[in-house]
Amino acid sequence: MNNLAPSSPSIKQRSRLLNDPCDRLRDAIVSGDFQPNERLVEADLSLRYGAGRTAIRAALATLDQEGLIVREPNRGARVRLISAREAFEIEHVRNALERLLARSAAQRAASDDLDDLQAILAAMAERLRESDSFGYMQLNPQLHRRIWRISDNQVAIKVLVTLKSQSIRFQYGTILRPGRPAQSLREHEAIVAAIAAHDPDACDAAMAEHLGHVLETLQWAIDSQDRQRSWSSREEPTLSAPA
Amino acid sequence: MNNLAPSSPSIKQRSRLLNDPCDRLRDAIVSGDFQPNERLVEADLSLRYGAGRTAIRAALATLDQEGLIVREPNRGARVRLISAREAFEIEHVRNALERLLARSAAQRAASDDLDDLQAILAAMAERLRESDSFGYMQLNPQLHRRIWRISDNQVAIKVLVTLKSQSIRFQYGTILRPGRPAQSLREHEAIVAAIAAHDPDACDAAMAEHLGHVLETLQWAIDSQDRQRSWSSREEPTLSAPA
DNA sequence: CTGGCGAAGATTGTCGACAATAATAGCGAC
DNA sequence: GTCGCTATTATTGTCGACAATCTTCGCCAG
Repeated sequence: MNNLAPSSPSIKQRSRLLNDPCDRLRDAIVSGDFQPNERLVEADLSLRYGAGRTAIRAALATLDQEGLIVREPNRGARVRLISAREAFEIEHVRNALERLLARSAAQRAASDDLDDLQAILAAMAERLRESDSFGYMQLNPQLHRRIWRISDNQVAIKVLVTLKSQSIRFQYGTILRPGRPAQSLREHEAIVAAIAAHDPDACDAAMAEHLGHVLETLQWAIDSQDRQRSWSSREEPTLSAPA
Repeated sequence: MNNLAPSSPSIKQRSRLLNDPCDRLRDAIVSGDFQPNERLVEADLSLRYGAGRTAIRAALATLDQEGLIVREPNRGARVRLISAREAFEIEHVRNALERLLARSAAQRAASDDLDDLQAILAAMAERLRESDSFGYMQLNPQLHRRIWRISDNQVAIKVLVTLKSQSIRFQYGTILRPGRPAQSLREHEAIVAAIAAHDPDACDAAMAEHLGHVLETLQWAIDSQDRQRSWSSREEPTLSAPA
């Protein structure tokens, strides 16, 4: 249940604190150490992480259930390539669940919670003033996770965490849209305001509006990348992570 | 990824489906062959299903990810006991996702889809006329699943299937409420009507109303069982399946 | 009689080896 | 030169055995 805590896996910090090959492999995949569709050979992973093949096998089973890899019988495991279409499906599910949690958060928020939310908002505004889009992007999930914590629906949170790790590859492109961070901040402020007012309906609406724009931005990012790719090669209608 | 498609045309799937200890164990758990909190000893399962301990271990890993069992390190696996609180959380998530899918279905439904839905509705009305509550209850998930198929959001469907298997234990009590089946049928008819009218907003609202009543009924069933249990024994505030 | 202490039993976690299967390379026929 | 077949190789799937750990039972002191 604690696997939703890490909030800054950006730097390649090989923390020896976590020896579980499952967590390490997961981090490696979501941070892009393995290319999409790359084969994951059990023996290699066993060597790489200094764990027995049994542990690697268990890790692969877990990651398969989480949707990060695909396993074909007798043909091994590959890191799963999320199609643009599936990214939209994921985003729609996220939309529905975040609205649910926003609603709950508006009903349950205490003053400590509101203080934290305001602090995160202030930090986001600061990053925006410094034109630090990357810093802003890192704060974004932090705010959402704080809202999740207020809502206190463990089931929904677990689903959201799993989905997030699957679609992380698409997260990078969405911040490049001109003017998006400023708009995003205003939307977040509206959400927090609705939580502070303990108004579930308004909070639901604010979150719906926010995520609707996220969906649009995702569409924009995918179109943008597709356009770029049409110069060099033509492949499946899927995306790879930006280098 | 095909493990949620009932129409998957895989050839050797049948022989595998019957032999795969993971599926068999899952069926055994959701159908109540194992009591909640009952220990699942690997050696026993290995004997029971004629599979090696390795396969059993893989199955346990999968079912742990699905939330049907809990595994404590060096202490083995137990079938997970879903608390009443968690049942509510699950139902809320289901609520959000079913509304999403209902919306999508209203936009995408073709005439074949509508025919199937009407056929299921007719069958439900028939069961109701015969006062066959159990038969009605069996048709219920069939209708919802058909709606899922129309919506065609594989990600949401997979989440819903997983959640369903977790909360199946609470399904039995909800049909015992007097007058509930008749009301349920009317709500289902409203949902299908909204789909037929290709009206996403109306469909969302109809589904929300339906699942709101399901939530109420779940509350009623839990209260009802709690009241019954206070006669005989005092235990944790959780529920077991009716014998 | 109760409560700690230690040994025996039961169960899980891990490793290595072998069998089963898919991918690949090599060879021969046309 | 290319196609098809076979042998080799690489990789996964499965099994048995052993070590690590937890649980239970029996024993003994107080």
